[in-house]
Amino acid sequence: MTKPMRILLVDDHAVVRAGFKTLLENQGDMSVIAEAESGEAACRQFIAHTPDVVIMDLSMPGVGGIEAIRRIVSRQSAARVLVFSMHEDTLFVEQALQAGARGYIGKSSAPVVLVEAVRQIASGNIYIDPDIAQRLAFQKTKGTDSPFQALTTREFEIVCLLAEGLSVNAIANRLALSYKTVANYATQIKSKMEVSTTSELTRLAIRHGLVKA
Amino acid sequence: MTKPMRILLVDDHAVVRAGFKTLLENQGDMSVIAEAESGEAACRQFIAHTPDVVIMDLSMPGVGGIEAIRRIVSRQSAARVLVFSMHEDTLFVEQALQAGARGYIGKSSAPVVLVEAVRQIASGNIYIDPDIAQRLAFQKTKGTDSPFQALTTREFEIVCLLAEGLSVNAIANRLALSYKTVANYATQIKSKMEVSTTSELTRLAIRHGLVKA
DNA sequence: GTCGGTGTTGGGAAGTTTTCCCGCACATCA
DNA sequence: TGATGTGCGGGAAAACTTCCCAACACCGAC
Repeated sequence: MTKPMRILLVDDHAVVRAGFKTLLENQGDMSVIAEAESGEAACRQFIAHTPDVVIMDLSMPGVGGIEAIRRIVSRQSAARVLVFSMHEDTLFVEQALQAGARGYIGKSSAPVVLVEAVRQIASGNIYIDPDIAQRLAFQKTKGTDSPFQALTTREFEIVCLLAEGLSVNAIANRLALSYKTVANYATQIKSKMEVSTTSELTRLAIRHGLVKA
Repeated sequence: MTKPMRILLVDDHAVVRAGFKTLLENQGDMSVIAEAESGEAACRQFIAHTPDVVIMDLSMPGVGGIEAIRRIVSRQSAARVLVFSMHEDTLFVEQALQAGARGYIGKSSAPVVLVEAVRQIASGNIYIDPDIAQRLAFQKTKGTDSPFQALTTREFEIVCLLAEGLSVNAIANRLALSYKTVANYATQIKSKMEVSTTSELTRLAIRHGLVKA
C-alpha cells in the first residue's frame, strides 16, 4: 500500500469537518492530517504541513475562502486546492478558479464526486463538478473579473443606486432622467448580470463591494 | 445491545449527508434509515418510516426546513426533530423551535454535540447548543431590537426567500400559495420593516444575518 | 361556550413598474 | 462615411404592487 494522501480540511463547520474526515478516511488511502476553521488558520496549517490536497469551504468568517486560496497559491503555486462550496453560483466558481483553486464541487454533488475530485486533484488534474462545469462553459462568453465590468458608465451608476435601495423613480429624479430611461437601464442591467430580481442584483453588488450591506 | 436509534437525515447536501451518516453510524447505536433532500421528501419519508429522530437542515430548496418541521409536527406532534443549521442567528432558532423542533445545533457546534443532541432528543428531552441557548437567553432578558422579530412566522419565511432573490411568483410556487398571498405579504413586510424597495429589504436582511450576501 | 384578537389565505381593482421593441441623437473609429 | 456603441426615451402589453376587503382557524379571555 502506498502512503496515503495527506489532506488539509478547511471549514468553519466543526460537525461538517468531522463528517468529511470520517468519510475520507474510510477510503483507506486518504488521511486528514490537519484541519482549519478560518482562512488565516488554513494558511498557517498549509505552511506547517504542506498537504497534498486542501479541501476548502468558501464561506467562512474573517478572510474568506477565496482570499485564503489566493494566499496559499501565491506562496506555493503548485498547491492543490479543492473547493467545496454551498453556493453553486458560477460567480463563486469563477472567483475560486481565478484565485487558483484546482477543483470545485458543490452542495448537490454526489458523495462519490468528492472522493473522485480529491483523487483527480491529488494527481495533478483539475476537477470541476460536471454540472457546474457545464453551466460555467455555457454562460462563459468572455472572461471578466467582475461581471460589473461589462457595464457602461451609466449602467454602473444606476446599478449602484438601485443596490442602495433607491426606487427607479427616485433614481430618475436624482439623475434628471425619464423614469422610462432608468427602467430600461434596470432591465438591461439585470439581463447583463444574469439575474432576474432586484434582490439578486443587490446581493451581487454587495458581494462585489459596489455598496455595503 | 438495544436496538439502534432510527434516524431520518434531511439535507440537500448529498456530501454532507454522507458524512453525517458515517459519523452517526460509527456510534454503534444509531442507524440512518432514510434520507431526504427537500422538505417535501422529508415529510414523505417521515410518514413512511416514523423515525425516532429527524436531523434537519433549515436551508433547503423547495419548501424550506421550517415548513417541513411544521408539517411533520402537525401530523405527529410527538415527532423529534433536531435542527442542524448554518445560521446561528437566534431569529432562526426561535422560528425553528416555534415550528416544533426539539433541538438546535449550529455550524460551529463540536461533533460530539451532534451525537449528544441526538441522544437527548431521542430520549424525549430538548437540546439546544449551549452557546446558542445562552445567547438566546441573553437576548431574551434584555429585549432585542431586531426589526425582524416583529414578523410572524410566515412573514419571516417569505422575507428570507425575497432576500435570497426569489421573485414573488417563485415564492408562491415554492410555498404552494397564491401569488396574491405572497404579494400581499411582501407589501406588509415592507411596511413593517419601514422600507420601500425590495433592495432595501435585502440589505436589511443581510445586515441582520437572515441571508448571506 | 362565546367573543375578540391575531395569523393565514386570497380576491378585486386601480395604480405603478417592468419588459420588449422601437426610434433618434451623437460620438468614435475604422 | 458608414458601422458601431452609448445615451436617451416613447408605446404597449405584461407583470407587479398596493389597498381594501373577506373568510377561516386558532387561541386565550370572560
